[in-house]
Amino acid sequence: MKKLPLSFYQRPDVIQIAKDLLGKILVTKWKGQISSGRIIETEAYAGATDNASHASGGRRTQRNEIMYADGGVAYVYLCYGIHHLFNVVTNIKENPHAVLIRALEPMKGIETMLERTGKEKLDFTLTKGPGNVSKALGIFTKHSGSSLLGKEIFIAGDGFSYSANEIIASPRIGVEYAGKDAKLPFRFYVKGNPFVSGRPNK
DNA sequence: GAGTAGATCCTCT
DNA sequence: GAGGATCTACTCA
Repeated sequence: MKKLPLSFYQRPDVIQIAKDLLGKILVTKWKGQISSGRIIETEAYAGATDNASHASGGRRTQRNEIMYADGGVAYVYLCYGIHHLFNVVTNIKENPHAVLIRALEPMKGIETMLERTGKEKLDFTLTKGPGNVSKALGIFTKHSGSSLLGKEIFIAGDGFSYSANEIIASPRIGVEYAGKDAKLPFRFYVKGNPFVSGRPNK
């Protein structure tokens, strides 16, 4: 298993990166507790030209400042006061592209994830949906800006990848307010995987 | 099984 | 002061 290099994140095509992230492994390691999962669902946010993005129209605030940094760091923020959403910042400085990690297939540290989420046994809701992903992995807003090549949090590949016909593109979720951009097929997921979020899972 | 409403708090205007 | 890159439970058919 090898960490993805900075060159993976700093490519200009956020759509391609979102697709390439499917099948990769997201790992967190705090206080000696390792938990990891294979990424099976992502969404691309294409910076200033994307109405659904926090950086739409070149908006720049304290919260989304991280999106303008060089690719290869985490952007974490709280939504609806409840859910922590974990994003991967891509592209280079001043280009606020990001990929939202929406769902994982649990691999290591499942017991730790169950403990964090207050569940007793493994079920499909453990890492289904962006709010649950960060909860299961123990990711909070204070981790925003962390390097994805660091010791505590990183993304790695183990040689596994999905073939093109296993990957489905669809409109994003929860962005109806973004007008026509809400219909862009910027969400990518693995066909038939029970951990894919949203309903229905076609 | 499908659709809808409520929770809940940080961030920006 | 208002709204949001969501989730869950509850209702109704």
